[in-house]
Amino acid sequence: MAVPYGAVPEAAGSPAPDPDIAHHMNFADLGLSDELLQAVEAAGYTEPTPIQAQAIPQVHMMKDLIAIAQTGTGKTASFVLPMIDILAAGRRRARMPRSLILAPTRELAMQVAENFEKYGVNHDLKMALLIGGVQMGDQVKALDEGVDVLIATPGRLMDLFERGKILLTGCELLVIDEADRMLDMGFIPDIESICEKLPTNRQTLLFSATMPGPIKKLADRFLTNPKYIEVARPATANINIAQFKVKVTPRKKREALRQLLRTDDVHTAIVFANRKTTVRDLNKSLKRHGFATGEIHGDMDQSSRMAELALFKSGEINILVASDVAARGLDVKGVSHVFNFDTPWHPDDYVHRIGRTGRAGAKGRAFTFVTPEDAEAIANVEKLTGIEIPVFEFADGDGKEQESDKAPAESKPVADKPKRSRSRKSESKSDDTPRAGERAEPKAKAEAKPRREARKPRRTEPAQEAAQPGKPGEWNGPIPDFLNISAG
DNA sequence: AAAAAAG
Repeated sequence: MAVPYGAVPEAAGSPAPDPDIAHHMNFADLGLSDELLQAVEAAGYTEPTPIQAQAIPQVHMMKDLIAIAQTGTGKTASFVLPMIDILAAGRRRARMPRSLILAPTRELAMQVAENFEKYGVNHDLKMALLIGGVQMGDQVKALDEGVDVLIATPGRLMDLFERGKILLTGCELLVIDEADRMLDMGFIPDIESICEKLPTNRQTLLFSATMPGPIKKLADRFLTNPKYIEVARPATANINIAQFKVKVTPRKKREALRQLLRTDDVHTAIVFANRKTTVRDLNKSLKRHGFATGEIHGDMDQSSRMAELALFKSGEINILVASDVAARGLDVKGVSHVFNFDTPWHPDDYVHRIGRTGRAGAKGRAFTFVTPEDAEAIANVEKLTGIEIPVFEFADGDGKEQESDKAPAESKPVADKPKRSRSRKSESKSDDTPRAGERAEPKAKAEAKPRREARKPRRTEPAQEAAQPGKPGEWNGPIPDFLNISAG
């Protein structure tokens, strides 16, 4: 039986909501208005996820709520939907927003805003998206005209407040999204100060993937008699994600990545690196090698971040090289692969990163490059997830990458390749410089879009069978033959 | 060890 999206195979120790209840429920059973139901249907949804089934009625009843849920569980709709109905029953006033949603990153705030637009099409509601990195003018204008909902990152909200552009005294509904991430990012003092500016007579919803002490304290202080619901477990419990470790030396990482990108039927991939500089360099490198890539990290200006994300979502590029700004919550449909170019330092980040794939019931693969220095970090990941990740070894040594790099044949005549005459110096950092034939290709568009051709890499079938990891994830696809089974 | 968020 298929596990319902967002449900938990074994919800150890939690008050285990009967999955059948959520499973057979319909959005119409949740007390949403007809206009809202139409919008939900138009968006293509029929059945609420477990978090939606549990949270929506509570929010409707104006209860405070603590929800333990990962992104990708339908969490956003679980507060956006009932909020729309609540807000529909009132009138907006200039500079006095009626509700506020706080999110830790600009991208997450934008995603919430997109949800509001999608589900609010049949309502006359105004929103303002208050995030940094963009001009204040439009935001101030929207505030002056009056908004029903404010969607904000803490920094810009505080900034505008201090400039006297916002009154929060009319804000009777507050949502704190990704509270644990807010904690990680040092936003708790800001959150506290914002909470104090809101009327005490209000409804507060707090969403968090985990409940560390400071978040508990925050909830005790600012929520009143909250309902507590808990649904999803970490993304590792997602049986749709097949996980692999790839043992590789630092200087072979890029080559290993390129080979995987070419041969593992990669449709859409996010490649995570630990440092912004690595993200930049890796993106440039992949572009030079003809891949359709983009990058996203916090040193980019906001318009570039948005542009890259738009390219990725539209499919113009199918590989996004990212820092951990994209690790959490980012919801892009159809990401087939996550590559951890660097093993993340914190095991939590691993869980969030790989959770970008295997979404909405789709199958996904997560490859994590592990160098000898990463031994401790990956051990922590396995300790946290309780899963021993199958390990493979990148068959390096010869560096003859072109052998597994044939498509498209005409654009890369092997015979035309000059002897590699570059100095060892240019080679020394990593085996990254493209062959002369590759470099000559302008943009190498043909190769850059392997998925357009639904490229099926040739695979040597029977020999692969032994390499099938039986777990986790019940994934039975063959693994690329340049990876060797490693003893560990 | 990094990254994120106000500028």
